Amino acid sequence: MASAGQAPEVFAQRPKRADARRNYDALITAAREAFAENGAAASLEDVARRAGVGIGTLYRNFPSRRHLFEAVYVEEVRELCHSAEGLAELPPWDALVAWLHRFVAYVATKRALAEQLLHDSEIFASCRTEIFAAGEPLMRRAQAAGVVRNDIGFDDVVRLISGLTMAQFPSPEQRDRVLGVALDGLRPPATPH
Amino acid sequence: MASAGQAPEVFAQRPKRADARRNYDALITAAREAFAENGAAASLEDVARRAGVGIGTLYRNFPSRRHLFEAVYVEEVRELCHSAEGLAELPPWDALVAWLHRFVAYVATKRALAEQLLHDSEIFASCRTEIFAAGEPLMRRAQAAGVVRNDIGFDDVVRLISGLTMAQFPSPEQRDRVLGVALDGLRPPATPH
DNA sequence: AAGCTAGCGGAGGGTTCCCTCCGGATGCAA
DNA sequence: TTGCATCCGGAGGGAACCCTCCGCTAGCTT
Repeated sequence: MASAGQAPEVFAQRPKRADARRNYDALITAAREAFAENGAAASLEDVARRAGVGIGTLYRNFPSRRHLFEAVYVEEVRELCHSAEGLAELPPWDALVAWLHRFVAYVATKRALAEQLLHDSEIFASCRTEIFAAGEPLMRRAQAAGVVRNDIGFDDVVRLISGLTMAQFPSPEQRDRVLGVALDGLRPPATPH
Repeated sequence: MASAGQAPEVFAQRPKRADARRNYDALITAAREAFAENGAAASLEDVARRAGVGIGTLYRNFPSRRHLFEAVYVEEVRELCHSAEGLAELPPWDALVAWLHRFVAYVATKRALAEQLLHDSEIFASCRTEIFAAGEPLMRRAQAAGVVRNDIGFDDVVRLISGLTMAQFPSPEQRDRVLGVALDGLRPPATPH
């Protein structure tokens, strides 16, 4: 995954010269901050300022606002998916829960971005694929072990959890409590009536 | 509730002349549409255009964007809370579920608004109070009847449900399925392990 | 070390939106 | 019906932002 060629053409072209590379990364970091802070409507000139580069440099790397959105978003998804790797060693339920917790942390800051990309974007679709590739096996394993109900799919879980975290919580405690309630809903019905 | 004096000073001043009143209502309706369509950044001039009034009229009624936000939001909350009235006759669980379904429908379009108002607004707080007044009794009754677990509060439920619906669902079927999962999480544990 | 070229910065024209202001129109009371 | 207080509409100045363009800087190669 560290090798360059394998990624989809999402990162249209990563610059090659050292300084260009630095600027590219600084821009993504700055954009992530700015979007988290001011929402998706954050000024691009502000992003460039935060990154310490000229506005021209921003536009050379990301021809439109959307390109920048997508680059930030893809970066985040990549990290999330990468984090699913070590989890296969845990028991099925624990593995799923652990990953969903990370998922929560991931979505929390991405509200504004997701809102923009939801409408139409193949990048969004391909990230979805990546997320499914990372999380769905955990879910299937849990279902096979009988610790998750069988009448729902992984996409249902994604909606449940991602939606859940779009609400802002006053405290991490409450967030975890509510997440716990949602997770209880995933368990198979103990007493079929 | 139809009488004027009872409302908090949220609706700072409802205009008195007939034509002014018409415009006021048209503006709120237009704003609701525009915000649902283009997000919270919708152009106020566009709102005025949709309402068929001049931009000056908009600004006279709502001195700032936020005032308009709040007016729209308050209107929605009022409708939602009002709808909780007939439900006391249903069985506890059914009443709660029915109201939460309405809640879902209510929040679905309010994403953009809520995002804006979350940061700091006493209007938001007072609406919260109203919502609690409408929904909390339903929840307590369900808990007293033993059909909802006792280790959570009504605010947990609000977060769970409202967050849930901020995710966009491709079909109402999936939305209801996921809502069903969440609601299952509310039930008391059937078999303590 | 020197040259070539990828990459940099930011001035500036164009667009969109915000909000004020005031002459004219209109509902309402007498 | 008449008079007036209220309300309307939209022109227009100001601000923010978008994005392009081009003269200059500084990595990389040989």
